[in-house]
Amino acid sequence: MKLRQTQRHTRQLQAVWEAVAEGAGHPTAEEVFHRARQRMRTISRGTVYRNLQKLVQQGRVFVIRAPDGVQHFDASVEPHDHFACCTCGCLVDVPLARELDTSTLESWGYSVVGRQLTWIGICADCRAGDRRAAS
Amino acid sequence: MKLRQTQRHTRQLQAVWEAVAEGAGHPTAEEVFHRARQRMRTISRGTVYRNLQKLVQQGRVFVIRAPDGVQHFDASVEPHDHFACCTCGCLVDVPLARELDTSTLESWGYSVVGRQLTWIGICADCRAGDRRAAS
DNA sequence: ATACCTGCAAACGATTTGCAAGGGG
DNA sequence: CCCCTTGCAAATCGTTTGCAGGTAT
Repeated sequence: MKLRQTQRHTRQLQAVWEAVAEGAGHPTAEEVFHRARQRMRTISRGTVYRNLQKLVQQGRVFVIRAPDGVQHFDASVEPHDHFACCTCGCLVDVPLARELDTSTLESWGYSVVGRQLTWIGICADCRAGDRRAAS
Repeated sequence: MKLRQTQRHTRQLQAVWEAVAEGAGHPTAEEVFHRARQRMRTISRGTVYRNLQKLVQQGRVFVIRAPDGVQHFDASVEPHDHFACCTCGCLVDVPLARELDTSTLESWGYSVVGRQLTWIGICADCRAGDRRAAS
């Protein structure tokens, strides 16, 4: 019953890590796959998914669920919240809302490990450009 | 360009609504399907999904995404946050965290429609009963 | 009557997994 | 060398959708 086996450092893992970390934004697995392919054109989708999982387990990458249920990956280190635009679907970092109170939860016997706060609304670009929302 | 067509009140819609509203908890579509089947054994999965969508659009039901990406349906009226146990996967209502500040977002030109806050941790039951987490 | 709805089953998109070959440590 | 890791493709899983017949209004 070994608790964790040694992590091998493969070229694929490196490519996936770089793909997540590059640029801003929060790529989906599919986007990570395409970015990683630019670095290594033989890497497969399955390997990207497997390595993303590893990075998440190691805490090197965070996962956020967009409102549509798709995973987005986030290499930011600093804790922060997110804003999801319900018009264009973009997902952006926003500063962490003020520290939230967990004492009620703890008094119930719950142990809080983290939280996920996503604001929902319309982003500045959509408000500026799109007036054709409800047609 | 009609904005909304007349909503028909079918036996199926009624069954789905009752299935979501009954009991506590936040049923998944699959659970709603099973509950609805007890009321009407011919109702189909597709119809359940379609009617859940309608209830959500009407604002009679809310959707929450569990951390695993699966939709859960919530007939509560009062706004509240959620707690997802990463051990047993349960999803429970918790009181709304104190009002959060949206002024920064608004100063960026974002229009905030809502938010979704999910605490992640270990629920009281799991803490009490399970010591076999990391084995 | 006429749209909207339903049941069924096939289609879908995201993610996972089994397998045999490949490659880090 | 051993066994973790890969590429490939098929399998899952939740959810959506096309179609032909059914049913509220």
